Amino acid sequence: MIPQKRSKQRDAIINYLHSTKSHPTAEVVYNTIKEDFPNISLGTVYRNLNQLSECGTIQKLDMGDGQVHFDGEIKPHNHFICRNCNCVLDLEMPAIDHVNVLASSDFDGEIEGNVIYFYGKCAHCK
Amino acid sequence: MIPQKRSKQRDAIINYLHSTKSHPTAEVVYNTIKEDFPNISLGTVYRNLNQLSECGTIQKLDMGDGQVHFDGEIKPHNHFICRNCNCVLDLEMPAIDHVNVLASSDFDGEIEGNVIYFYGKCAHCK
DNA sequence: ATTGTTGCAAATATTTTGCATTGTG
DNA sequence: CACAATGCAAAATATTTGCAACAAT
Repeated sequence: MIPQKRSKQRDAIINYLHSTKSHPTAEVVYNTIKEDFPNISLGTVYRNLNQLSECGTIQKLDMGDGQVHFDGEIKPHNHFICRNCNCVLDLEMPAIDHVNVLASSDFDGEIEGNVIYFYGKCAHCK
Repeated sequence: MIPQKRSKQRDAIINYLHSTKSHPTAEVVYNTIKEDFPNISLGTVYRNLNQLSECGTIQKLDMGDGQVHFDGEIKPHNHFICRNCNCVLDLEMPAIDHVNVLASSDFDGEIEGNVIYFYGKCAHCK
């Protein structure tokens, strides 16, 4: 389902996600956009976030905290999750594709890509 | 929160998870255990699954499908998710720790470990 | 006897959806 | 005008929790 008509609400969501390095949940996106569009509804936020991640404008992130996070950065990159404060950070690093070969060695299927989550303590919690 | 007294229900959950290579959701665990313990409740299943993953007896897996999956295999290993049929498979492969070094190169925090999800097509869907 | 564990039901939390209305092309 | 997008509220999902009864040590 690709967006066919623009809307102020969707534009605001895209702008917000492209302007932050945080990885907000739908709830956080909702509260932020509400500052400019007091009448926006949570349903609209969810609909847009899903739509945008389907067409690759944003990225859906599943970290183990029960809520889905969204990332406006589409360049491939990996994520770090702090075990202490649960913050999520982007890791600037080259794509790690050679591990696909390692993984393929004893596997019958076809590996096309990977997503890596790194865990540890962020600079603040170290 | 570490289990201090045994219970038949918890034992059954552990046995089931150790006997399968699938990665069942809480709901699936519930339905399976119910064959032997018709009175077991979903709350008990959730309580035990959370408890067991906290003390490392089992592993919690977050794949992007809205439900948490559980894995009785505690040996470190990575997972493959089929983009076509959404099945989840264990990958027998050596631990990939050197990527932690790559990731650390431009990062101020401390990286302790990683979880990798591989995507592609399983042997069946290829 | 103590206290962890259970079953049940109600409560939370998160996300999706139906529908009448509004807005964009 | 046609139809995508919205706001609202209700529904669907997934998970947690309070509590009295039960079971393990």
